[in-house]
Amino acid sequence: MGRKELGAQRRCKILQAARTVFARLGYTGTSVEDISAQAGIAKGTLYLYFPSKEQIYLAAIVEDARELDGEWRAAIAVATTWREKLRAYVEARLNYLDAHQDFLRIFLMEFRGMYLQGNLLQSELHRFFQQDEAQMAQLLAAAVARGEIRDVDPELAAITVTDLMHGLMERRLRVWGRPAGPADTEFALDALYRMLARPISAARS
Amino acid sequence: MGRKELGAQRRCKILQAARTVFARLGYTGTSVEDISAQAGIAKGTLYLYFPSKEQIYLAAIVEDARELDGEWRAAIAVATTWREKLRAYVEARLNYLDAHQDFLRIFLMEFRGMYLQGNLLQSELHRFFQQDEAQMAQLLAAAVARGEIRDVDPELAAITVTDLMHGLMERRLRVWGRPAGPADTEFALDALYRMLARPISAARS
Amino acid sequence: MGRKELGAQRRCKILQAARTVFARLGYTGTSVEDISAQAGIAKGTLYLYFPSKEQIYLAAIVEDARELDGEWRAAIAVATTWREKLRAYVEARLNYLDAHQDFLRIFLMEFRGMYLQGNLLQSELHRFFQQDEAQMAQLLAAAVARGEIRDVDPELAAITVTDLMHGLMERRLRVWGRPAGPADTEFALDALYRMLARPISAARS
Amino acid sequence: MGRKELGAQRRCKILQAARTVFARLGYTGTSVEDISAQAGIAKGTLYLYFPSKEQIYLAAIVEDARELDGEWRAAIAVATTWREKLRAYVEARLNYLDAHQDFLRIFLMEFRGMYLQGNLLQSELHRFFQQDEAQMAQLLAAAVARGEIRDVDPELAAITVTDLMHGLMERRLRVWGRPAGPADTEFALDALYRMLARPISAARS
DNA sequence: GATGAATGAGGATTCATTCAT
DNA sequence: AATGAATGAATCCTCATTCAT
Repeated sequence: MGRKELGAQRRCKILQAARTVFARLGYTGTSVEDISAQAGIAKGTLYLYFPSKEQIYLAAIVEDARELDGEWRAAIAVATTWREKLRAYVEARLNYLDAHQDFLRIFLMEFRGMYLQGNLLQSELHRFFQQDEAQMAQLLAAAVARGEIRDVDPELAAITVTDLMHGLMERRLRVWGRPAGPADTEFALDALYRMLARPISAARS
Repeated sequence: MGRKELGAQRRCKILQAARTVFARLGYTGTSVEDISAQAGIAKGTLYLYFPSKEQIYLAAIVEDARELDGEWRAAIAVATTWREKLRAYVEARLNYLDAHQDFLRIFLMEFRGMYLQGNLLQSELHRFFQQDEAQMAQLLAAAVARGEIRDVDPELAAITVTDLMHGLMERRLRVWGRPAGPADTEFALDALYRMLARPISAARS
Repeated sequence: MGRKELGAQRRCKILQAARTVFARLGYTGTSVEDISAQAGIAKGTLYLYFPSKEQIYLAAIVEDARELDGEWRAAIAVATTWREKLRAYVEARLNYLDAHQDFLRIFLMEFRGMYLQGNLLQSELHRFFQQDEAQMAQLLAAAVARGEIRDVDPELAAITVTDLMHGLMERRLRVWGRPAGPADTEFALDALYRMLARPISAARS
Repeated sequence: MGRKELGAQRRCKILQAARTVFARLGYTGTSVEDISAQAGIAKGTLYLYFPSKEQIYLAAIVEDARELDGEWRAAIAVATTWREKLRAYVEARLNYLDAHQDFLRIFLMEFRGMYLQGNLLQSELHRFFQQDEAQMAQLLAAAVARGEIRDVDPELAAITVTDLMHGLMERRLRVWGRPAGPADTEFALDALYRMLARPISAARS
């Protein structure tokens, strides 16, 4: 194993540790020492791999986000009908959530907030979000074009899908209140189906 | 004007200043000095009205949340049909948002996140959230009972309404990306109508 | 009752309150507000009677010290033999201690310390201490002159008396450890008697 | 020189600096920055070695107290008669005082005061004090047993020794007033001898 | 490369004192 | 005279970052 791979491995270990503690303590509540302790390396070593705490945070988010991105595209690809595709999308995300609670906890907990502010997360993640919604919009546009769903604005519809998805994930992660169960998922999917389905009258006309 | 009123006024000024800077800089990014400067009073004076930075934050959120709570109940009361009620709800919130950007920015930016974590925001705001969703659920349950909308689980439906509402607000506040316009609102309302409407076939029978 | 007397009364109330809280919390541990609360007057009013917290402290000590001074002189005057005078001195102090625990607690707790430092307590209390020891020295010098006690340096002997007295008081006030009881007093007096008594051989000669 | 030794050295330097400034300014009068400046290190560095200002203070006292403890035991061991032992005790303390003025200034200035209050100085130093007096009591008990001194209560006698010792040290350190000289020491020792000596009449009988 | 001791700017909070009412 | 709200300097402590080993 070469130098580079060792470095990459170390880098990965850091990010994983970062996700764990950021998820538990939040960005501000986490100290660089927490991360290094969790990763089992010295504090100074972190700075050989990342220039700052903020960049660790960013990387921890972005690299997992990229992976999530790939996952659901693959899941959707095998689905055939639009309903199946939607279900695949939702289920892929929820599966991902179960496997990457830390990442999504950070994402939902803090990151969207920073998104509102405008300080960090300059370009990369923003582009990722846009692509994400764009993909969904494209999928819906195709369904519209094929007459499978009613004639909605694909962008707005994609946003609606995203909103419900976020709510679903949020409730599954939150500490207080009733957590989201399977019924929630089915309800959300059903809501989306009804929202997108061609009206029966239209079908008849 | 009595002493008490002066104190209340001062207290209010502090909270308003707090909302402004918390909205701009976030909880951790805001120093107590920032708040006092924005309020135009001395740092120590803050501590005559609030015991800690955290309590200022909490009060800034909770007191506005209570007001918001009242507003939409009033707005809904005058509406007659369920569609009007839903529209009233959404519009009340968006109007409130326009008038209280700071509050909602804080709320969406950080507060939901903390909600996920479980540290602060002990009981009060949690109760408020529950009541909020419970009210919407009740409204929907009534509509179901009257046969105005299809036979949905009122709780789950209320959650869906909330999710779309949050998305709407979030997009209107965010710095990057296309902000939500009137079309977004109409789309969300339409989506809710379709989701809740009694199926035509049922109407026919 | 004239203005002046009212003022004097108020002043006295403040000092009494000051002694109470200073004794309990120490100089630094006591806030001006504690004193005003204990005295039942407003914080600002204190500053009409004393220019600073330090001056309150000083006055609280000095005025009680002056009283103590008078007490033991009176007690000694009635005693006839040197042994009785010594006993009268010790007992006067211990009685005073029982009645003015607060004052002596402050005195033993902190004041001697400051004495070592040299910051506050500029002239007045120092003069008082000197007079105190000087009186005792004079008493002993007279006894020496009358041949009642052996030929000691009155100043040094007075110091010894003072040292034992302080130890006695300290142990009676302290929180931990065995508190001083009557046996301690008797032991100290006996020690002083032996220390000062004319040697038997000298008596014989 | 290993890491550990370097750390110990640094720790020692901090404590020495702490003693210097605490002795000059008292506990409350000393800021953490004062200590760090005196030690020639950064403020934050202190907190690598001690968790709080209070703990620095405690350590500065306790570690010197332990050393003092050892010194006088050694000094007493070589003395043979009880008079020599007493003299050794007193002289060891005074020698220590000359070499560790700072420590004893703190000790006499503030620490006894806190002892009266009961806040800090939890167990360790208290135990040290008790042992100290217990040792002296044991020494005196042995002398009583051997018939070298009169039949005194060893505990009370030990207390008397301690009281005179404290007075001696206090006067040597104090800023105002005549400082204690050699005559004071001799006087105190003589007083103790007389107090403890077997009465001549008793010897004769 | 790896380490972790050292740094010092920054932050929340307290409190003696002032002053308008 | 009396009040107590307002002030802001001062304090303890944290922690992201650097750098000598």
